[in-house]
Amino acid sequence: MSDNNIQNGTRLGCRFRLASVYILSAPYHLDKPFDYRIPDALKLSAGDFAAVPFGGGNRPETALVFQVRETDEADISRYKPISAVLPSVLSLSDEALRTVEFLKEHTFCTTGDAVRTITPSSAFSKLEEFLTCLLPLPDYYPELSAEYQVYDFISKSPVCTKSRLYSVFGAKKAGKALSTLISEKIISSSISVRDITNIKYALLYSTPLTADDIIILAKERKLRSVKHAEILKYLSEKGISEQGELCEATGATSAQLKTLTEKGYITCEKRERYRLSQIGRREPSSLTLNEEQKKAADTIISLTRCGKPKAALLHGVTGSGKTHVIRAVMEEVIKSGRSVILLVPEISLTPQTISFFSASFGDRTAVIHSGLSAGERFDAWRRIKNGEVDVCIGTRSAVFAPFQRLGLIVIDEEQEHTYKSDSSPRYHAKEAAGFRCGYHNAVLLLASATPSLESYHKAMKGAYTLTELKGRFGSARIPKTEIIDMRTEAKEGNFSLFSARLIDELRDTIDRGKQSILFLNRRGYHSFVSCPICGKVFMCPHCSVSLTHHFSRFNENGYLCCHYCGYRSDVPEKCPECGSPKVRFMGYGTQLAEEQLQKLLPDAHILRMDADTTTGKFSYDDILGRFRRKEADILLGTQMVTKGHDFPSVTLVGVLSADQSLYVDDYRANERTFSLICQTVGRAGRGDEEGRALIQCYTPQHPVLALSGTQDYRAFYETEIPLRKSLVFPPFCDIAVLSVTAVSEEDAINASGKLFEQIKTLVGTGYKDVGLQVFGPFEAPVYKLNEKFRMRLVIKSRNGKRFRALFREVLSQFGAAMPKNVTASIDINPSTV
DNA sequence: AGCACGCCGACT
DNA sequence: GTCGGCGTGCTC
Repeated sequence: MSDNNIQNGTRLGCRFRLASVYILSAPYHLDKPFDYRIPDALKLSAGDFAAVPFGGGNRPETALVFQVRETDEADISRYKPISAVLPSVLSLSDEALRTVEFLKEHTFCTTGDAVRTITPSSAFSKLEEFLTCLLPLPDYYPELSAEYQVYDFISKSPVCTKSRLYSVFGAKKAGKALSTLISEKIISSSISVRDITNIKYALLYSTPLTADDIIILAKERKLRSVKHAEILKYLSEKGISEQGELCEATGATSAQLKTLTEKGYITCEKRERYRLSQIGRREPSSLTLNEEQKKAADTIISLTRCGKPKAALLHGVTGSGKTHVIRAVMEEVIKSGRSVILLVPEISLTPQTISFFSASFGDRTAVIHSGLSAGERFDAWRRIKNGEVDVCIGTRSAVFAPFQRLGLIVIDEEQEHTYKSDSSPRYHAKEAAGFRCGYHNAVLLLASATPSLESYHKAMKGAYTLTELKGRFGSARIPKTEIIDMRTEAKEGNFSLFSARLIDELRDTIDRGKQSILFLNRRGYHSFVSCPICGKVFMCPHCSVSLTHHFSRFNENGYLCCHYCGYRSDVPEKCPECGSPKVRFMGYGTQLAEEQLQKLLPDAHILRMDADTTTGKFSYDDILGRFRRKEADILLGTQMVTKGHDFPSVTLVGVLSADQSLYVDDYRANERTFSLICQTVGRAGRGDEEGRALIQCYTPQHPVLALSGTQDYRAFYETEIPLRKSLVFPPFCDIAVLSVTAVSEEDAINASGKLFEQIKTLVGTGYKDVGLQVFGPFEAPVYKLNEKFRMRLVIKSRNGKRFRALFREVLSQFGAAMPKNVTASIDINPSTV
């Protein structure tokens, strides 16, 4: 009877434990806490994952437990019980739980999204529901009824999962019969967790026998086969041997090993094994820092010792040896017993950086990148969590490496946009790193030759400690730079992508047995429009970014559009500046360049490197390797050719069309161009011979081109920052892009209009204190994608607590009010527009 | 998002 | 009469 009392909730004063959980698969508006009763037998605490029955159908769901508490509420039946606890390897630490909160707060993502980002999420495979018969089937179910068939099937299967049953009988038929049988307590269902960890074990064999023992055994004819004797002999000499090695060395089969184990002649030990990707061998580190480097390293090291969260910006010109400073700081932090995360923009683009660091820190290094299999990723994560690693090198998501004692997070080439995620959760690794450093009282070290304006601005204001390396390492010097006006070439009848001057220099470089790198920034599908004669580029009158050409159903020339304020105009018939009757759509790629170049220099060996030629797993290394071995004279490619390579025999670099990245639909165009050209120019003259750089463009008067040629970052910063300030762009505001996606064009337009009204209403009522500017709604740069229409609003504001509260409100109102096929998402300071 | 409950047309 | 269509509404 007491059972019934509990079920009816009438027994008073009964204390029981409750768990507040988030369902990992819940959509945004369902992403709130749900309370479950914890069965007495279960051990459960905050940070664990659990299987719970959810919804009317009680379908099993994985949930994150974020709070456990006791209660003596009367009505216990209000709560469903937790079904099972997932393996504790996955459990989140206190810090990880806070990181989940941080991501939710800053990126408007769900708990599930955040959890999947900071854990090796492949380990969360599906839960299974097992069915068992409790009672015999009552005879009021006729023989051919669905209930009879379902019962029959379950009773005859040794184990029966719900999905198996559904696949045999169909979900509808089986579902209905099953729920009847379950409600009558004839069948019971239990949720169970499959072994999701997939931990691999190494089998280590050894033998207590000595060589003499084996001879005696053989004489006593206790050993049936020669093989057995061989295995024992091998083991007694070797001591311990892993199964794979043992089999290979002796030709043993697992059956033979089993027999020997059963007889007690050998013993087998099971040890956790990690799936490792290649790790460099530790090399004796013999490096001496020069004066400037030592000073920089000392400054940063002193920050790591102060016991408070700190941030530093290491600004060093290309070739100044930033990596050596970074390594010196890392070594100090590791010596003090704390761990280091080193973020790089893209593993494949920085093979030299990776091998430099993994060689320095040996097998206590983990490398995390997108090429890892799910198992390798999981193992790397566990090695870090188990404290078997001091250094984790990786791309964006490695910022969440589960170190217990973190001392330093380094972000190399911190201005790179790959640190910003462009799918949910849309976090920036820099912000996540800042959060973690705050938790651990660790140091955030940003390194770059061309820091982002935001970071340098913070350094100028004193929020970051600024350390600078002004000289090139060793004997190398900054290359001599020349800007070439392609309009002059056009006037002289040269319409190719290559100026006569560049071709001459290339030929000369080949003749001297040296190499060249050519960089062409072909970016995306957006193209801008310019006048071929005077070089005028059509800009947005309000935002000072170039207008993007869009195709249109209604106008064969299409139209021009600004991605920040929505300004639109027709494509002009003739140039408003010089009256030239032609305008041209800019944008050509590396393929065309390669063809033209081969015609101009028929004898040159050209290697092309871009997204198309580096599809294979090793093709990137392959191309670089061939270039390094001097199998080619010229390396021609996109941004890939500009990243951190060190080719001593490269003496010439050419930027084919510097304008192409200068006039893009992005307020960061100047910054990106400056950075790209600096990096490209920095590839030349890394050996003994002085380097040369040629920058081709149509608008040589643009100040950014001259500044990047001399690598004068400070001067660039001083000219760019007033521009940002006057037009109100970051770092003087934050830009939020709200996107609405719908299958029907009408829905998208209506919904974006409603969204605009919603924001206006909220700002007029409860959020009067949030200052913001809303642009739109207008069509997204790619209006139709995957059969869905996309509208957007652009908001300029300050990304503060109240701002985020406002948009959380907007999103949940929207989610409740809108039809299901319309979705809204928000991206703060997106990396691309 | 799923999934159940619920109220109207074309089939055994 | 019933199977099943997908419209609303809830999920501890």
